[in-house]
Amino acid sequence: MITIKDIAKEANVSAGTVDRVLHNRGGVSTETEQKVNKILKERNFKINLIASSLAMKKNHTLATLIPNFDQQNIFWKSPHSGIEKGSQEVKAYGIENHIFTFNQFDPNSYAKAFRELIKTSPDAVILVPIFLKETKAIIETLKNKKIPYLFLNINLKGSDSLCYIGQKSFEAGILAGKLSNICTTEDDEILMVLTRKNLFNHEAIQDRIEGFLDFHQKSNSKTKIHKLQFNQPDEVFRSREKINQFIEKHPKVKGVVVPSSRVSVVCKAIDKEKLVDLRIIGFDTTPQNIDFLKRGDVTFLISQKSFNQGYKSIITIANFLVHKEIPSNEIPTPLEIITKENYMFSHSEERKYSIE
Amino acid sequence: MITIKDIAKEANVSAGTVDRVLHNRGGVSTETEQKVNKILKERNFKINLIASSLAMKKNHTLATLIPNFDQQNIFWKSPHSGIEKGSQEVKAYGIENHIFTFNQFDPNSYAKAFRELIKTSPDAVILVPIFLKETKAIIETLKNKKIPYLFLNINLKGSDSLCYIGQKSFEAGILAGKLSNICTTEDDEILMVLTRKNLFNHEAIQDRIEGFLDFHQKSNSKTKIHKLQFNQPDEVFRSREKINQFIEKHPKVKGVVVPSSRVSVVCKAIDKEKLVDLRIIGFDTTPQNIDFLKRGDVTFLISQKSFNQGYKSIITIANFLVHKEIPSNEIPTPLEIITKENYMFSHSEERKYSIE
DNA sequence: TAAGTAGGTGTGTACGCACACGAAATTTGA
DNA sequence: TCAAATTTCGTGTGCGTACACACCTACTTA
Repeated sequence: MITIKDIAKEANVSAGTVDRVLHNRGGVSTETEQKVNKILKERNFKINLIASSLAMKKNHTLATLIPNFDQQNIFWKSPHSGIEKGSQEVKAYGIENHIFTFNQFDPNSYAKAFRELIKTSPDAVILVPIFLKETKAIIETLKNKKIPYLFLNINLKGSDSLCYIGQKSFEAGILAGKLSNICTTEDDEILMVLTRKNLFNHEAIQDRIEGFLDFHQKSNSKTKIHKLQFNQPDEVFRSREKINQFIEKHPKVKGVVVPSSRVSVVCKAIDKEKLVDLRIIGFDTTPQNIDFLKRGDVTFLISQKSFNQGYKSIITIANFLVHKEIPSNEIPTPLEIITKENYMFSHSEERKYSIE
Repeated sequence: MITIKDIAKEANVSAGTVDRVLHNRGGVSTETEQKVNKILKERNFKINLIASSLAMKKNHTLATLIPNFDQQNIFWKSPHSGIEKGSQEVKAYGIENHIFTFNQFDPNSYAKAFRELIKTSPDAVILVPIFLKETKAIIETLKNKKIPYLFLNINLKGSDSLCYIGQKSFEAGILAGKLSNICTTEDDEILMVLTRKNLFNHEAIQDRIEGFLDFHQKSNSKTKIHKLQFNQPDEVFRSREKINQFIEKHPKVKGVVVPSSRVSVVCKAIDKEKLVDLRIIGFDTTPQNIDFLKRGDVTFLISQKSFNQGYKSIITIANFLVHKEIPSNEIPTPLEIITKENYMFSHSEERKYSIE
């Protein structure tokens, strides 16, 4: 391994000078700079990240603004875990992360959580920008204080965030379209179960719906697509005659697509004997969804690997702060197709981490 | 962040003593040890991996024995890249990896490459144990020299390798069964295209076939499964009348499964107008396979993420050497389902690395 | 012309933290 | 009381970073 000292010796300068050249910190004559650069290249010198990190230790503070989770709304648990894991890893780099949570249905709690967050004067912020209006104010504050921020899971185009880490929802919808197309024939019909004005990220869900329809349109399939709307996710179960009657009336419906993460609720609502004949496609690997996948009721789940999203957010921000590594504007999460046969090989990192 | 010094100060001992307690290196009185341990626990002390690595620098040597790749046999390129990436990352930890390649069809080149490898007296070895007899001799040598080794991509049960990193082939076959089942109806028939005594890991391919058949048997599907054998992968294309005639004779064949990584060859052999009606399932995301996926000829590819396998091998071995972290006996790679709609979101790390 | 100054260029070194070895201090046993 | 054994301490090491300071040249001013 070649060290700065080796380079310095060869160039007849001190280690400090090599360091200045490496970081373009100025104060080096063009002649010396060229000489050093030449040797750096010849020897293929790479900064030792370990030593660099140790030396750079500066105690950065991160802050994360993310919805809380409970039994009913477990979706946010995965990103939480990923963030936890990432935080653990970067601790050694002198980076401390604080999580501030809010109620995903309450804009006030969002604003309030941010007020708490900003008191800690973090060096960078990870945001799940659920509420548009409040987010604009938040971004304004961050901009004034020159605090870089990153969007997690939900994107807000037009703002100059450091980067967006999340799923491409439209493309996820296209994939759902493809899968529904594959697991039905042309004569079959497909039912899409919607929840009006969904809980939080209704934009993402809208994008999925559009992607789904886009696929069916572009592929010239003659498959008829029905839509069934509910006002509340729990209404699907409460008034389950609605969906069961619909299926009885439309015996050609063989595929069901649920663009939200609540496919488990839909499965619960549909009569068991009807489930057998249906191919059901949903999103997100919540424990409830996985349950119905295991039973064979759900055929495909499209996962956005939210654990990885959380994890990656921390790592990305950390690399930005410590190594000034500027991330690409958008880091799309893989669209993982999960079935009963492969779910146990997915999310192994998440499981491993949860057990510990 | 709590440092060893903090602990030492609080316990009224020196940093050295704390270090001895941390690593159970002995030479500490029971009393002091308990006192230090108590404070370690209270303060939830975690070793700073960065500083630890820097201090531990020991210059380990790794060696990797893996088949070479070329245009015809590009399968091994991905693990190569993953290994390269991993090697880069661990270089800072004073770990140097050397790759020794061999011809995957020639046992002698395998043995010869190993003889070269062992001359470098590595501290650990990554093996792709293609040839049984030669591998047994290799393992014997490694055991005598007490060099730990890890199997990559191909497993050899019964040997006491540190760990196996690769796909569960039987389960991959089951998944292929499920996918073929989903994208055909009960009246359809499925064709499996085999290559007799496949190139290298015919065991893995045999497992896939068995998994595939197992799924169809257990699911009580009445779908008829045909098998078509070729002696050489290139024979599929050379004598392509064989496969085309077969499809003409069996118009009910709607699904094609290729358990090797050569689904592209099969696609090339089948007449274009016939391809339209077929749902084709293959394994591994070689560039050729991806081409046919993009065109829409291949419906599903089951990926074993061989880039990640290579990468993980290095990281696992490195953690074992540096941090004495003993890996679990088997690290299965996710069974990724790749379609035209999601392939661009997969393997992003591999692509990112290849570009650089 | 000598003294003074500013700017550019380069050096030396403390620091971050854990690790490990030689040396010192203390205890034990004879 | 002395030697041996046990316990503990002090310090150099790994490598890059960044700051204080030293040095040199060129130019200004008395």
